[in-house]
Amino acid sequence: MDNDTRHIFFSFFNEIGILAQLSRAAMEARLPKGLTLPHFSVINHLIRVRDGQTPLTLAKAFQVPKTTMTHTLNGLLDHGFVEMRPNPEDGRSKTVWLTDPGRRFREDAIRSIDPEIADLQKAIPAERVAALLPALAEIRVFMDAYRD
Amino acid sequence: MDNDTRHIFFSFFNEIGILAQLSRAAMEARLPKGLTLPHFSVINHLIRVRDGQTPLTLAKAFQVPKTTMTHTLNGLLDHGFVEMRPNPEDGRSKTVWLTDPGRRFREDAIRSIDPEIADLQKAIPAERVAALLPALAEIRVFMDAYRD
DNA sequence: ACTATATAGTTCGATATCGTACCAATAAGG
DNA sequence: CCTTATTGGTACGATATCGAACTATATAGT
Repeated sequence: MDNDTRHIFFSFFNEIGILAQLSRAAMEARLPKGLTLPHFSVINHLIRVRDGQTPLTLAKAFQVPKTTMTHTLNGLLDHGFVEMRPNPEDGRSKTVWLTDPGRRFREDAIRSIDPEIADLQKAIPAERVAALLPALAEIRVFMDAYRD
Repeated sequence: MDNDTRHIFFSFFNEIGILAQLSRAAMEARLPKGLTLPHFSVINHLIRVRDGQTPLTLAKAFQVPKTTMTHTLNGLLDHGFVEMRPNPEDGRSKTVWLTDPGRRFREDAIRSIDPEIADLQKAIPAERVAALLPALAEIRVFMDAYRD
């Protein structure tokens, strides 16, 4: 393979990795101690998509092993941000539901991160970020499918 | 803040996070057991930029805490992929140098990941990925500077 | 129905990551 | 010089992540 071509892809994934670290650090600096980006992301996902999903569905949505999702959900349970109910359609499974404190946690987190997003938006307009999304999603879909 | 605007940025960072996980998993599946993406990335960086850099310089380049870089470098030392020499310009500091096994490790890793990159390139041409780099770098630079 | 296989979730152990505290060497200010 | 503050690196403890093995339930094939 061409050195330049390889370097483009390596640079891309390097930027991705650094951005992931930076965004995670930025988010967690604004969250109450003991809560991490995955905690927020799961709550946010339950709001945006809908609650009542199974742990495995959530693990797939975030591309993490199911053991990791178990751990994240346990943290949310400890804080009372979600509750588990049996899955009426499958006795092995559970469903995850938001609680009122969980919704408040999301609202507080969003309120405290909003100013930073506003600052970022001044430097990089939302339209420019939106323009990146299709390509990123395309790469993500390809890589996800490629794993098998 | 506008819900749609916020959602654009959240979606962006969500894609970033998932891509980081997928790329890391893909890379580590091809590396010898016990070696991680940061191990490879540091070696690759020492080749691309140049060796003889200090641990702190490397930590800043990858945006990780210096304790994390210490840990990563210890792993590379254990494998004999790098060696440390005192920094002649600063008695507190060290410099990191590649060894021949370290260079071989990089070559082997690249050889084994190249086919996957080639497949990815069929789906997403290198030019399209290259087109994303400036915006990603811009966002990364902004977020890096913003931390203070 | 019965056995074999697959799937959802947890437990457990290994390790990567990171913050705090610490040590040693440098730099800065008198 | 001498004190104080800063900086490069490490040690240590806490926790996030993840693979392997396990349990319980569901599905498939006969």
